[in-house]
Amino acid sequence: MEQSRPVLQVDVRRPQRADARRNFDALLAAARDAFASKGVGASLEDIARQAGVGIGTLYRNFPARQDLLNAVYFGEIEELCLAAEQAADLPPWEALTTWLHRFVGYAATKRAIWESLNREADSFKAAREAMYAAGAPLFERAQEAGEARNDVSFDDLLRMVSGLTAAGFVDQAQRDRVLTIALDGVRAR
Amino acid sequence: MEQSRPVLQVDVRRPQRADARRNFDALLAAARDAFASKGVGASLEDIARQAGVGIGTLYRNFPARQDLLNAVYFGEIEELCLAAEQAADLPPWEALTTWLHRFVGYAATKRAIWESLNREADSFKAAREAMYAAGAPLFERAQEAGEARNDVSFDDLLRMVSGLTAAGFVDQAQRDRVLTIALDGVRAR
DNA sequence: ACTATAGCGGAGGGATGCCTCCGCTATCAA
DNA sequence: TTGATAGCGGAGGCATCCCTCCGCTATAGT
Repeated sequence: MEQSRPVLQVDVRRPQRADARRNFDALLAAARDAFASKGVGASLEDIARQAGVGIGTLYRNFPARQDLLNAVYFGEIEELCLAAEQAADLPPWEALTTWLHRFVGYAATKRAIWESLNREADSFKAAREAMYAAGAPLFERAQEAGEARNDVSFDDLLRMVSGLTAAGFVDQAQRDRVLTIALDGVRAR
Repeated sequence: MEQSRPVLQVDVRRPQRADARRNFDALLAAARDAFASKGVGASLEDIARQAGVGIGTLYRNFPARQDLLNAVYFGEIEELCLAAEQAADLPPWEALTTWLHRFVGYAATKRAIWESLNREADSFKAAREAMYAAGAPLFERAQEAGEARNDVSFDDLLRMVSGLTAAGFVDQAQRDRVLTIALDGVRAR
């Protein structure tokens, strides 16, 4: 009824044979870059070329564009959920902000993917839930410690940070500075 | 040497003849919608069709895609600069936030255009400067009145708001709520 | 080493978009 | 009203992308 092992399961199976696995990974890496730099509309043929494989190989692994998009996207989410677990050791407010900064860092160049996924798909819902399950405890802990406002929802917070993620900044330093400012608005006074 | 009359001048001339002017305006309106809903990659042929004119007419008025993009974009900026003047009558903090909310409102659906303009073009620089010239005084006034933090730059602020502009929100209410939270981080304490 | 076969790659057909070109039409000054 | 002409529109050539299909090749178990 319910998958339990990995946080997400979007069965895009990694092939068995060594050469196939190599190609699969190369495609994923190339797609990650291409989507980040050229948006969701990036040419699949370019991606295959970049990965050093034929277009046929791309289609064998990812029959539809969306499958490739999903694979990249869910991979990112997976890593982020992991980061939340690791942050849990820190004190409440620090744990929250650490994770959020990481959220921005990872997603900064990946904004394009979000766009296409704003449409409601069921697998997308699962990802969102995993995301929330990972981050919400950090936020609630900060609230309980009296460090975060109680009249702000985790959904508000995540969307705010998503926005900052998408914005164009001069450099990483400005991005972090601005995130910190915005987070000050969330801090209890 | 220096244009002085309108805030911006990106000489995309509006045609003289009545029918031509009608078409020009229809194209601009159709482009505004198309770019907003489908991104900068929207099909020019669709835009022409939507405007009820031939593709040839589109190209006569806007020889390159970028020309159309510019026309739409600079139109928006123009309106925003106007809004800043109107907000100047309000008390400092209110004037600033009023304008910023308007900024979000106008730009909310237009995020796609920003993307393509993040590349450095000289005319883009002019737009950015106009934008800053319009909004910065509101911010400085709020700072002088002790209502806004002094360790935040107007550039930081605008980029923060731009980000929130781009984020996907459930509804306008959430967007405003989140903007208010983020602005709390800018408020002097 | 051998061989069954999983996996490969890229040619090519179909679709779509970009942009040019030119014969036709609506506008407006006289 | 009429004529000069600014402006129209869409056919069509070119480029690009998507995706399928199938003969070839590398892998891995024996």
